[in-house]
Amino acid sequence: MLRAAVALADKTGIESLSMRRLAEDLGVVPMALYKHVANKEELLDGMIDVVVGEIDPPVAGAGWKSAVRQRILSARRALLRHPWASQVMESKQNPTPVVLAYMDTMIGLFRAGGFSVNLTHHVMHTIGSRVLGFSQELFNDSSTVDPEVAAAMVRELGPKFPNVLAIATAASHEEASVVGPGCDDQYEFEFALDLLLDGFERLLPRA
Amino acid sequence: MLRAAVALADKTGIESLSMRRLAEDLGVVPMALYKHVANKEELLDGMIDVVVGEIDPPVAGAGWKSAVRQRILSARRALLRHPWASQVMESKQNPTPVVLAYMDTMIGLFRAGGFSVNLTHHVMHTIGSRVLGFSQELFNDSSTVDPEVAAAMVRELGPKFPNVLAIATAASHEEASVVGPGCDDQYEFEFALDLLLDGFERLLPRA
DNA sequence: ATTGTAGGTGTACGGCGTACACTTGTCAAG
DNA sequence: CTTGACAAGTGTACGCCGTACACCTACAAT
Repeated sequence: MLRAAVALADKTGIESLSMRRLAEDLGVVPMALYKHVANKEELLDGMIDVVVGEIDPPVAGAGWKSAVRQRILSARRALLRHPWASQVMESKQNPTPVVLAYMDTMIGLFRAGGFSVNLTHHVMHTIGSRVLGFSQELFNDSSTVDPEVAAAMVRELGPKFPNVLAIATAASHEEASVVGPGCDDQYEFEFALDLLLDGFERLLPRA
Repeated sequence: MLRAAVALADKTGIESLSMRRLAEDLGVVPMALYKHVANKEELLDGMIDVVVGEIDPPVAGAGWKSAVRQRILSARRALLRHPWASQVMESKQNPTPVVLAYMDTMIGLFRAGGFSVNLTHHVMHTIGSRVLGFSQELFNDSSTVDPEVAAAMVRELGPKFPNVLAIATAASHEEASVVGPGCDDQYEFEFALDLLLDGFERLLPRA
């Protein structure tokens, strides 16, 4: 049932995942679902656990930096397979045991790398949601290559938001015709992640 | 009406802000609201704009680092006054013009500080949601000082999540009886912000 | 005096989560 | 073989939600 819910959310989007739709998808009456979950929130928790379960375990024998990096990038891959997941995670206040276990091993990687308890605490706060592979973008640059829409956006944004426009048109790294090729989310994610990891490294007491 | 909606969300929480409740609060019939907003989403957009409007303009004459820092901390203060706002912002995909204007001046601060267009782009992605003053915590350490609940948590978490427990009990910076005083969110926010700003500074070409 | 318009009203629809009482299929203990 | 517990599915109903649509009202500009 959790698998079905995940598949349904993958296919039709989280906003159209209702208990009724899921039940229909399973060929069952809505109330039947409540024999397996107490309520919709518990269903969502279970779905998150499925996604988190897809994250690779930490690689053994690597340094903390590489181990953390690889694990986070694996989390990101899982999240890209289930685009609804980050939004659902954001909306939760208390982590499930599965998420807690993920956090626990991530903390363990830092501790093993020589970070004190307190420093690890700060560092975990600093990576924030990125630890689970998503970066909480406030806006969506990477979209619409449609040149007509792009031109309209330039006309609209240009006068009032010149700085936003500059970034939007330069967007990626190449030259842009009207609007760049959008921005490379993966590049941006790794850029930020590496900046953070480098920053963390500098906080480590020299051994 | 936007003010009333903001006040209502402040008081009763965003989850209980419905068009019907807001209408009742205004002494008006639900459908009357639709003469002022096209739909609920537009209402939420307007509410966000109110919050973003509370953010102080950038201070003049400061270096980029201090200007960015102060502005972001001002944004954070606005968000702390309206705890629902971050959640609503997260759930939006397209920024309103007001948010875009905020971004635009923030980008301007970096540009004036000597950041290239591309570097500014990366840097904006890296601060991510923090630019608006919230940090997207996946879990809520700073809660429940109730020692009974705390003890129960220790009993439950201890065996399975020793690393999480270590951080939770050390929590802040002082010695902890059973569970620390919770963590100082403001400290964590500034810690992360400063780590990022320092990281950005290092990316700047030496002048 | 007319009329356009901004704003408020009333009714109604389809969707949602889920409480509660019920049936059914399965299978181990007597 | 019977029985009865229990897990799983059913059907009905309630209260809430956002909002479409037709209507009304008061007032400002012509």
